[in-house]
Amino acid sequence: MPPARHDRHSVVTTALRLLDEVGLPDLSMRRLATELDVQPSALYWHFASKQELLAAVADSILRTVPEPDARIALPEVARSIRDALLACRDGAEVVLSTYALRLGARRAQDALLAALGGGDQPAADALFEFILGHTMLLQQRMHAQSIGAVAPDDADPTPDAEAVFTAGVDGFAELSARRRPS
Amino acid sequence: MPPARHDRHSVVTTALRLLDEVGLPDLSMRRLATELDVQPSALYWHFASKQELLAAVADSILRTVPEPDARIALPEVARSIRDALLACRDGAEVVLSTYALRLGARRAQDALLAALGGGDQPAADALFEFILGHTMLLQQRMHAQSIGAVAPDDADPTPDAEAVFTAGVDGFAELSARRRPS
DNA sequence: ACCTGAACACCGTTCAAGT
DNA sequence: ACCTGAACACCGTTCAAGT
Repeated sequence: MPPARHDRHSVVTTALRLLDEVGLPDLSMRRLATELDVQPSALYWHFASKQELLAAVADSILRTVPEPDARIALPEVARSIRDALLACRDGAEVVLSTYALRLGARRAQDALLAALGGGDQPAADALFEFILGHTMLLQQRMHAQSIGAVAPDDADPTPDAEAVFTAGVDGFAELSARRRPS
Repeated sequence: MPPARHDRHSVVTTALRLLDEVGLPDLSMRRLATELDVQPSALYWHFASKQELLAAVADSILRTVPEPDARIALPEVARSIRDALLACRDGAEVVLSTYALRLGARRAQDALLAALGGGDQPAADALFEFILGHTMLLQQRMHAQSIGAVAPDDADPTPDAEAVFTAGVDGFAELSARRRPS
């Protein structure tokens, strides 16, 4: 039997599925290679490093956020980014840790900028940073709870998270309204 | 010569210094043990896992944020948290990734809550999440730039970061003012 | 063009045993 | 109370060689 044949796209697709199954700490190049019926070294034909592979995975995670469109309301755009991150285990951490080589993150930021009216780049960036921080912390708590290693005074984090997210998005909507009075 | 003797405090102090020198990806239990003139297994007398050690380091990173005090203005508290994170290489990532076992993070959140007037827990949490996301992204870009692996259309990230941080803090100050009209 | 096979220099963690 | 020594089951990455 000849060895399996892959391209960047098939590797990323499998990596994304494996990430969702096992989480970021267990997503190793060796385990991914096994999943692809290939030797670990074969992955380095498609990607120069694990970091580069994870950046492509991050891009894929954000693929569902809409194109920049000023007609979409700010909270809706913010929610679509959060939901894209939540759709994959450790999604926020992957995007945060590969942000320096931004691919899909750029489009997410542009979508926020458009929803803010187009002029306030610092506000768009700050809102994106809030969404990432919020979602990473939420996924962190979700995982801690799933393995039972949770601080004793904490209840289920998911319900309160909605109030916190709304508070954050409202803060930026307020800011935007004051800076650009209609 | 008898083996070196340590306690939790001395281990954390050395870990914090080593983190600042080499960064989170190179902060291994083995390297830390070498720095302490001890075998790697000795660290497991003081900490049950690397995760638990990093949580103690995170606590130490946030040790400089002031006690909760309603007389301190919100931007000042926000800035003291950001500066505490920036004072150590990869500080934001360490705090974010060990947040589930929150130690020092709790006090930072309480300081924000007090500065907001005491009543708006969701707003305090959201602001803390913004500060963490913002600072992790900033440190990410700082590191990418230091090794020259930066997106070609990006200039030095540090100056703009101040505008983005101010935009974020202003957003929450606005929110707080509207919710609790004086 | 894409993969194998073997190697290099590492990891976190456990556990019996030492002092 | 705190550490050693040895082991277990892993890592990411490189590179000559295969097809």
